[in-house]
Amino acid sequence: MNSEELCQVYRCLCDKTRLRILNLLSDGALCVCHLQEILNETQVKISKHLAYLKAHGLVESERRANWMIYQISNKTNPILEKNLKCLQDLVSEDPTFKNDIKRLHAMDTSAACCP
Amino acid sequence: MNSEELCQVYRCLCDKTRLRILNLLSDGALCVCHLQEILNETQVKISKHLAYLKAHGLVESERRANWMIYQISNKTNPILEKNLKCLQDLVSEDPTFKNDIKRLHAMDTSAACCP
DNA sequence: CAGGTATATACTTTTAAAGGAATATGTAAT
DNA sequence: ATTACATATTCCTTTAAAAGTATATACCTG
Repeated sequence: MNSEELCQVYRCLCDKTRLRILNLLSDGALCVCHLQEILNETQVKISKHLAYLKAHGLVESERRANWMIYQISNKTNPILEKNLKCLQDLVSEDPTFKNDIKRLHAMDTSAACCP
Repeated sequence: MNSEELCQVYRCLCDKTRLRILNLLSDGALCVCHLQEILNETQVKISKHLAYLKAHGLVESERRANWMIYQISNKTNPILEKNLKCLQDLVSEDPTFKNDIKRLHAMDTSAACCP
């Protein structure tokens, strides 16, 4: 990884909505509608942030019928990995991250879109 | 640290000039003129990026006669610390960072501004 | 094919920040 | 007090990206 790519990873990380998304995806793959529900944000907003993350290689997506399932990219990226670990350390400190995970675990996973 | 502060740290890290500055300061305190010389950038540019880093608590400054000496903040910041370590891992991979450090070590440290 | 659902894209407005030019501030030396 | 030097700040222009509204696309079902 070079300095330009490194900056780009940080640009991906410097938005709260994207951090929340990455925090949730660290727990496992999710569809757009579930992210939307947990974060309580509009579909457009979630979709655009996912597109941004995907465009820069941090997440991958796969269609399942009507739904798009997003997950953290499989390509190894040391910077991303280390920062996702940092995020997980912060979950207990920050109410937003903490609550997101709580809502994720409380979520009904019997829907067709659930991986 | 909460999610807002975390985003702000990443915002500080997502500019190449600032990463180069932080990389150099990881090696020890430096004055503006030396950063300017090593990075081969204008005084205003360096000065403004340092102001940005200082405004967000990543670096501290101290005046020594005509010179301002900057260093990585003493306040412990786990996210910053971990990312500075990542940066150091990348130094050998990225030509810009590598060359900056090379120029730093080749620099004449007998000047009055040298800490 | 028509209609519904999930998601993406295009267009627009607003905001943060980058970079340059000019100028201001603070310190030292004479 | 004046000058020189190092650094900071202000003003301006440009660019990236965030967010909203509207619309388009993709897939499924009947």
